[in-house]
Parts: sequence; structure tokens; C-alpha cells
Amino acid sequence: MPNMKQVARMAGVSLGTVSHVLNDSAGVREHLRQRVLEVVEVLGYQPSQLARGLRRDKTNMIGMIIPDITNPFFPAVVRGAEDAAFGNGYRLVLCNTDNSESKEVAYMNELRTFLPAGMIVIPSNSGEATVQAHEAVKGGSALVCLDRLPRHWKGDTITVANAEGGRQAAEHLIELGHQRIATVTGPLHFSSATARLKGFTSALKKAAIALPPPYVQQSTFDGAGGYSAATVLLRLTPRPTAIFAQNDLMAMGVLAAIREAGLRCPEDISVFGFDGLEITNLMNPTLSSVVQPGYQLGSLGVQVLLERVQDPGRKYTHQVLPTELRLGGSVGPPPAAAARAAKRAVKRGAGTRP
Amino acid sequence: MPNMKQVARMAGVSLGTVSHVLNDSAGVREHLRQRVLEVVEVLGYQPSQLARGLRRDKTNMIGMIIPDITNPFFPAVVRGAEDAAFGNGYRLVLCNTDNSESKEVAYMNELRTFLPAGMIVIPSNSGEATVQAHEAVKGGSALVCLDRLPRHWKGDTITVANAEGGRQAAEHLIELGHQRIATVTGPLHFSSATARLKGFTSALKKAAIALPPPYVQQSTFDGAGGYSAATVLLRLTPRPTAIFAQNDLMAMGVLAAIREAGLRCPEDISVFGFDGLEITNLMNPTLSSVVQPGYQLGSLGVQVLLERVQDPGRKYTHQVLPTELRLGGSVGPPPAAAARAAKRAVKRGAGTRP
DNA sequence: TTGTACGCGTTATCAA
DNA sequence: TTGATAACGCGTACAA
Repeated sequence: MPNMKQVARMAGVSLGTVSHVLNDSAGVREHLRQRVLEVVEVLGYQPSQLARGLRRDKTNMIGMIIPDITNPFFPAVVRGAEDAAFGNGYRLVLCNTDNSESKEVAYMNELRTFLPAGMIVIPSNSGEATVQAHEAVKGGSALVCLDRLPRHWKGDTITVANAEGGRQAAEHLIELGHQRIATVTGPLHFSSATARLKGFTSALKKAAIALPPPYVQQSTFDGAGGYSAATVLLRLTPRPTAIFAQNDLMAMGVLAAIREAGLRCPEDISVFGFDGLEITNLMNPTLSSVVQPGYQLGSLGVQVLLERVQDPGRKYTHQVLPTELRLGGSVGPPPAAAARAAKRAVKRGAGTRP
Repeated sequence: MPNMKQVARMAGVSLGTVSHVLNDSAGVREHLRQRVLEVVEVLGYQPSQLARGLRRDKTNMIGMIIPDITNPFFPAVVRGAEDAAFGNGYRLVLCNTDNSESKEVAYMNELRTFLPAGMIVIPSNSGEATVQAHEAVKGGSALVCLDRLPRHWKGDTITVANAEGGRQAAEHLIELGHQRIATVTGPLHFSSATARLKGFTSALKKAAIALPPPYVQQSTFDGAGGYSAATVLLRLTPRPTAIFAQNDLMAMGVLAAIREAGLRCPEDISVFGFDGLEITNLMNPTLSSVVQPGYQLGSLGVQVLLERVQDPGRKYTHQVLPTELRLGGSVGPPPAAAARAAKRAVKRGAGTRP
């Protein structure tokens, strides 16, 4: 790999001049400038990010720490982050923690030795480890927390409107006439899970709809979690007429359990998801879901991070991205209401076509 | 951030001694050794990977270049790679190319300035750019090509048995009695797409089953691609009784088109996918698919890369990972055969239960 | 406007 | 076994 010295020699100038040309750090006669750039081109010279980082005390890397890229919600977040980073000349170092706090701390500590411009973290569990690991270092680099809010974290955050999303889903089901609405939550030490549950319950309370404790099943954020929770819910009496799952994978597990129990969706039970994964739009039935702007979450995360890097003293930002309902075939009116509607229709002479 | 000099001073030894302790590069009296380690612990010292890389002419980073993390096949590959890397003390820098050769080349060139231990690339398109960009540098670092085989690439490769997978899918459909089998392929400049098609056609040929040109629809590797291709296939006469889609997203698009056309799967048409995404196992019907070992692909990629780093002179390896059929509800016998079977069953007095 | 020289934190070499 | 010192490639203050 060619270095500055070779460029300087071949262009017949000094090291300093080459550096000045490359960084615009001082005026250089157009004559020499051209010659340097030419040699750079010919040699295919590219400055060593290692040496540059060592010297500047900062590289163009951004550490991104997430629970698990295999969870279908995260790829969009990562992609959004990478695009925003790339557009600004930064690169992404990706780390999966599996929600293990020790792995997260280990990653954070080691990433620091690369002198990254900053780090983007989707905290594991409660996020306490995240906060501690960051505060343990005095001159800690910029850090933005994404998607989940650690308690006691004073710094930039970007989340989606989890409570609002849970509320929206519940309200939609209520409007359709459902009175027995159950929910499958993720592990409640995640701030996102508690927020979604909070929004959900508040909507029910407002509508004066009872929520018996067994109607709230805590489980894991995956298909198996949804499946097992749904198995429990389907055995309850009275059986719920709608289930709100806190993410799309869970919702798919719920749907599988419903099919296996010989019930139909949405005729017997409606299912609502959370995430709005594109792939759930290709399913049968298509899934109604609270759409999270994953790409935007990642992209905005990098944006905020870079702003903080540029101005470390600026006020902390706490952005909350709005969610949006996407309606599909997995929800409908409750069986009773549907039956009544059909009866009314018959009385009114439905079936006669114009 | 504490550095070696501080450690040395506080431990009352020289820089060299600290380095020797940390790298086991020379014997150090147990007495001093303990003191150094103690100070390291107290200060929370961690060596600067930047300085270390500059000095050693190599870092513990691995560049991973893939088309798009948003494509649901890749997260598992990335995860496998990251786990293998982490286990060996390496970190992953992730880059998405969107199958753009220029973006891939740009990434490769810039990654090199970080002096990574090596790079893992899933080549864009034909992979010509990959090969050229790598050969343009004489002392180029280790490079492993994953998933897709560039023409003229002389180096380590790891792929899955694409042709064999295509053959397996076709054979299964043939065994069930299908005679009119169509396929939706990905862009045929991808080696994986051509290989899958090749295996597919060879199985049909061997069984003396005709494959009219319109039965082969080239499309894009996503849901929309499968949908639009299926729309064409469903209008053909005679209509195919089975469709082999070259990946699971496409297969889901095909299923959506079938539903929209008022047909049933598998009663009217069988659908076979390729990937074996876990999520397609939660669908209705569950998707029959050729399972690719994505995690293993990534994990093995890093493994081979590290072996090459350790012994640059070793013979190139070209591993091909086996695929496996996963059978679901999306395939069944063709309508005619099913009807015949039903008729036979009636004649034989089916319906009388033991 | 250009060139020289130092330092970033580490490892490797060599002498003691 | 230990310590002093020279690189690695770059950016920059300062001198010319």
C-alpha cells in the first residue's frame, strides 16, 4: 500500500505539502497541487485510517451494538444506520449481544480502543449495564441509545411511540366491537414491552373493558413465544376474540396456534401484530400490525450521533418516532358482532343484488 | 483512556516490560509481571487497537461486504460470521452494496486502509468487480468469496449446493406426479441463480418432462418478483401444477398471486421455495423449501479466512455446503393425480374406517 | 507558500 | 530478564 512519503517523493514535494493538499489545511500553489493529486491518482493512494485515527484521536468508525441481527426487526434499523453513516463518510462496526449485558459491556469497552466517532446502542435488557459501562469512562465517546430506554440514562435517545402504538392497536380492535381482548407481551424488563402494554391497557380502561390478568401473557419476542402464549389464551373461558401480540413474530406464532386449534382468523379470533414487517404483508391472512419505522430509527440514530460528535455540548435530544397502523386480513369484527351483522343483513334483505 | 506509558510508570517498569507482559513476547520476572497486571486492572487499561494495528500492519477487524442485510437470507450469514469472528477475537465491519459493483469496490478499497485481517465478500452481480478490485492490489489482504462464485476468481470460496438443491426440489415434485413444473428464477447473472436453474432443468430432463420456455420466468429475488412472475405463469395454458421459486421471498409472492387468482395451494398448485427461512415455517400453508445453511456459511467463511491469514500459502479451499429439503404444506400431488387417487380410493371403498 | 520535526500508542530490535 | 529506542503513517505547529 502506497503511503504519503511515496506520494511526496514522486511528486517532488514534501510530506507536509501532500498533507495540506489532501486536507485543505493550507494553501498550496495550484501547480504543485495538481501534481500531487495526479500522483495520488496514479498510485491509487488512500490515507491510512489507522494512522489518521491515531493522530486525530478519532476514526470514521461507528460502533453499532444490537441484540440480534437475526431478529427480523433489526436489519432495517442496521441498514438505515449504515446508509446514513456511509453518506457521511463513516463505517459501521456491527456487534450482536444476544441481550447479554456482559457481552455488551465487553463490546463497548473494546470498541472504544478503536477510537470510534461514536456508538449506537440498542441496550440489552434494562440497559443498566449500558449506562454503567458508558459512565465508567470519563471522556467517553458519543453514545446514542436506540429503541429501548435505559433507566437513568442521560443522553440522546431515539425510540418509537411504543405506548401510542399499543393504544392504536387496542382502539382499533375496540372500534370493531371486541370486548375480550388479550395480549402477548415481550419480556417486561424491556422498556418497549412495558410501554406497549401500558398503551394497550390504557385504551381498554378508557373504553371500560375489563382485562383479566390471564389475558396478559408475558413471553419471548419470537414465534415460539407467541405460539405458547396463544395456546394458553385459547384455553381460557371466556376465550378472547382478539389477541394483540407485541411483535410480528409473536403474531405469527399466535396465528399458527389458532390454526392448530382448528379456529379461523379473523372469523373466530382477530390478531394484531407490532413491527409491520414487509414479509407479513405476503402472508395469509395478511397481518394487521403497528408499523415501526425501523429504517428511519437507524438512520436518525446516526444523524443524531454525528450532530453530537460535532457539538458535544448541545442539548440532549429525545426523539420519538410515530407508529402507524397497517390493516390486513387478520382482524375483523368479533364473532358475535359478525353474527348480529349478518342477521341484520338478512332481515334487511341482503343478498338481493342490484 | 490510559495508555502503556502510564501503566509502565505506575508499575515502575519500562514500556518494553509492559508490552512483554501483555504479549508474552519474553519472559518477565513473576514479581514484576504481577505488578503490571495489577496496574492494568486498576487503570482499566486496554491496548489501543489503532496503534497496535499500525505497528503490526494488521488489525483484528474483518470486513464483511454483502448485498443487503434487509434480504432475510443474509442476517443468518452475518450472524454466523460475527459469532465465529468474536470467538477468535475479531470484529466485523459490515457493508451493504445493494449489488452495486461501484459501491463494492469503494468499500473494498477503503476497508483496506484499516488494515483488516481479511475480507469476506458476497459478490455483487457477476463478481467481476470483486476480482478486479482485489487483484489491483499486489499485497492484497486475505479475501474469501461467499455464496456466489465470481468467474475467474482464484481463491477461497464457500457456497451452498445450489444445483443440487434445485435438483432436489424438482425431483420431489416429480415424485409426487407433477408433469407441468414451472420455475421463477432470480437474475441469471448470479451464479446461485444459474446453478439452481441448472439443477432444476437437469432433473426434469432426466425424468423426460418437457420444460416450455415460458415455464421459466426470470425475475428479482423478492416478493414482488415472485408475484409478478407468478401472474404470468398462472395465465399460461396449460397452467403449471407446481412452481419452484428460487428463494422464499419469491415463493411468498407466488403464493400471494395464487390466492389472488382464486386458486388454492397445494390443491391447485404446489409451491416450492429456496432458503428455508424460519419464518416461512410459521406461514399458512407452511412452505416447502430447500434449506440453506446460512449461519454455517458465514461461520465457515470466517474460519477459512482466519486459516488463510495464518497460512497465506495454503491451498485454496472450495467448500460446498449441502442443502436439505424441508417439507411443508405448500406441496402436494397435482390436481389430476389427486383426483385419480380419490377415485381409486372410492372404488376401493375408502371412507370405511377400521 | 513550503518544508521540518515531533508525537499519537504500540511493538520489535538490540544492547545491557 | 529488562530497558532504551526506532519505527508504523499521518497531521500539524512552527520555522524558513
